Amino acid sequence: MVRNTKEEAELTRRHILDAARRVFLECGVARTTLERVAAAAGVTRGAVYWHFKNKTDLFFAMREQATLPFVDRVVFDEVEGDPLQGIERALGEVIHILSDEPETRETIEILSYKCEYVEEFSGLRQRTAGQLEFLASLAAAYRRAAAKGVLRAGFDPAVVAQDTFLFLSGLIKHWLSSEPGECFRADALDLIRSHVALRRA
Amino acid sequence: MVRNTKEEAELTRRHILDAARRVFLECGVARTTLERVAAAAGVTRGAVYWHFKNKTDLFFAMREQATLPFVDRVVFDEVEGDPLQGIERALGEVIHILSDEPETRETIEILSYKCEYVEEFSGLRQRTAGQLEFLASLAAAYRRAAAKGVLRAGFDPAVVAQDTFLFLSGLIKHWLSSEPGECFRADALDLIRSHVALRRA
DNA sequence: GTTTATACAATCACGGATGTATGTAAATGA
DNA sequence: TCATTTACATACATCCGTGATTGTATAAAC
Repeated sequence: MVRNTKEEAELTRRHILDAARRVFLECGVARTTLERVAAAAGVTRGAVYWHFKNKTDLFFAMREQATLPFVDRVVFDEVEGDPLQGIERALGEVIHILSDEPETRETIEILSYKCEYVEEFSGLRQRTAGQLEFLASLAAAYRRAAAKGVLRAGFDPAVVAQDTFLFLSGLIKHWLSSEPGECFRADALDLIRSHVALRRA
Repeated sequence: MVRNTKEEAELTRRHILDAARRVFLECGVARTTLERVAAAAGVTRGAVYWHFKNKTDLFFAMREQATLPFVDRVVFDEVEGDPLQGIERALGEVIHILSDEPETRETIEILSYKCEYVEEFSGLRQRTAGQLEFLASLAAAYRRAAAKGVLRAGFDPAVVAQDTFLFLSGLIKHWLSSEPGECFRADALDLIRSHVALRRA
């Protein structure tokens, strides 16, 4: 029964968040018990209830951490003055984030496959502000491409952006379901390249 | 305490399956209690346990019903000798199934948003035989399109098929999240049209 | 016309998870 | 230095869902 300092307390809070992510991923959110989270974090439920109100609170706290990499890594800057290449790079960056940021990857997997969107989680279904912003940036990039004449003629940039957005949704979903060594993962970047190439004039 | 005939028993079995779908959709699979399913079906848990081993068994029984419409409604027959129009029609048919077969729609929504893929449900994550067959048919149709010279040159039919498959995944997912009156639903067929048009030579 | 199996309803025993209340030792602040 | 708050651990009460058991009236089989 040693009382921890503030810094140590912040550490256990992070340990609990990490443990929650692992247990959520293994057991699913609904079946996850705070007892297991506590055990995985090397503490008791007392500590969990000290830092978080309940499982829902813990879940949303864990979720917050995951969106961060996207906002500063996924940008639509043009590459060599070509908006389409900028889009290709941004899409590829999303996949790279899934590859080399395991915490983000796990959290998104939890949100995709280990969580039921009912009651207090219903709100998560609607497109997040981040997603809407991504879609808007995508449409803007396609408009720039159209203005430069590199977008295939006769296609509405907004519609093409939607198509790309849905493609990316599906890509992420299936990428998360593929095994680390599976060919689908290696092919993902090829799929992105083809996807963008289809839109080029 | 009246004993039902075989036909009546089969009816209550269907009532239980219908009730399960409704309750799964409302509460999510994990939070659904067999007590609520029984109540929604107008029976007691005794009846549920008589017809089904447990909640998992009930879930898989409900799932079986949903895949049926796809196999006989979604076909890739060419329209006016044009494989690409056949693809467009097939994709549109998927959306139409979601519109006018509410039971199928609800089941897919449960599988997409109201179910955690852990333990006994893990297996559902991998692409089903039906999905693989769909993907194969799609690739075959694109190959026919390439052979006829209507597919845009320089693109691998298999890769294009994957792209379409992922697009459709995302489309279904977001269609399910949209409200009945929302514009996204009306736009879905336009998105499909554009998607296919992008692949045309 | 019995007998038997069926199609449930009602009851029970049990574990397991939650939230809260309480305990406690040490860090922190005055 | 001493009171107070902090950061947990421990203990407790409660409820809820499950699976199994038992009860039972009646179809169905012979």
